[in-house]
Amino acid sequence: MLTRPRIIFHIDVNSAFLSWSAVKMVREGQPDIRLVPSVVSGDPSDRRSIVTAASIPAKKIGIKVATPVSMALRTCPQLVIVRGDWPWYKQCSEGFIAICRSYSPVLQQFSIDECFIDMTLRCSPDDAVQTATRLKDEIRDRLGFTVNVGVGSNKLLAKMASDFEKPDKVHTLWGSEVPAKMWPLPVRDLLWVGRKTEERLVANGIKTIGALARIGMGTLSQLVGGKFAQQLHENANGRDDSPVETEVAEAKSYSAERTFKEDLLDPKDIDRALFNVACIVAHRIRRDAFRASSVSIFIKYKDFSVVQKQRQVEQPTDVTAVILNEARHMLAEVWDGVTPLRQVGLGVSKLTHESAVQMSLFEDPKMEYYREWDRQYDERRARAEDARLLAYERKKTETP
DNA sequence: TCTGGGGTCCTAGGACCC
DNA sequence: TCTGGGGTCCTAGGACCC
Repeated sequence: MLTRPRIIFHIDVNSAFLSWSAVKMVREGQPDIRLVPSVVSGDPSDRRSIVTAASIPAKKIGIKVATPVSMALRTCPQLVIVRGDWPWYKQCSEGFIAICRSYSPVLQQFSIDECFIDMTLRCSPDDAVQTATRLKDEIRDRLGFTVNVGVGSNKLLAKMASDFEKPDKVHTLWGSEVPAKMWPLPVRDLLWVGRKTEERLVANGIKTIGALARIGMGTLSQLVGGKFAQQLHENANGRDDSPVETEVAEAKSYSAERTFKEDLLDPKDIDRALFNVACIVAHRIRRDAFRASSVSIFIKYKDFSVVQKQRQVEQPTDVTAVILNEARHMLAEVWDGVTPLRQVGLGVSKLTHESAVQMSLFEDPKMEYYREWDRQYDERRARAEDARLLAYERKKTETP
């Protein structure tokens, strides 16, 4: 039986957070920050803040995502800095996903600002570019921000294509175009080739995606892990048969971490941070009706080295006190108490659904007290959340 | 006066069981 | 007491993504 060649679109919002903030500011009569060097970041007075999103003019002068704001300001003293506006970003994201979904219900949201849609049954290779252009223009005209659409015969090629020239562009990367459009690119441009893998490949003379595509599997397996080598080789040759996943995958882990303004040494401060992240993580698993069987902590030193410890708990739990207690013990085992810490984090994994968990007959009598504490905490948080949303609803004048 | 926060997946070694 | 092999679970660490 003949199968139709797949047609996949990857839609990527250009400088998402920055564009979204710009849309709002323009509506409020302010200048368009997309036209000048500008960034979205955390508190600029905090020396640890980094750039979350950068405008194209900012990128042109070397200010990239994840550079420290202090450094960006040295590069460009007139840099416009705006703070993130998460409720607004969420609305913008929902607006753009809804338009994409109207083109094909076979949609996979890849992140807040990216999605794949399977267009195989919705257009032909001949009119794919026309359809993609219509989608791109509709988002721009209705929502006020631009996207790139990558068109290809699989997700990998579509994603690579959307990364070509920006903004507000449609690019194709069909299998037949791989040698001309993808192979000359530096190997780092290939999905899944990060800093470390790039170093290793380039050190062995593999500088372009084309070189990676042509190298023998034996050699490649010696440079990177076997399974990873296989995937890199397939991808470098433009092959990828992963489907557009319409089901939202269930979370496998939750974590929260805090980086201190200054590296911390006082156990009381460290413990307060641990308490805070434990409250956040435990709240999230209760909100999503999970219980966790594994608790982990991680600490980061000032040289950025990370040490982590993980342990199973006897009963799957969503009780803050139980998680915190486990975390405290593990922290005491890994931290010497004298080396200053840059960051502490806490995570939970091995999640099961609440209903599936057997209640223990011999539960610690204190547990009822802990659960009550959690209930009150969750209520306070919910109230705070409602108040925030309400204030936001009052402030906002229109939706995208 | 360099570098946030939240995820996923893979690997390697050790423990333990049959 | 020493020997081999397979399977599974756990932990620690590392790489990547947005």
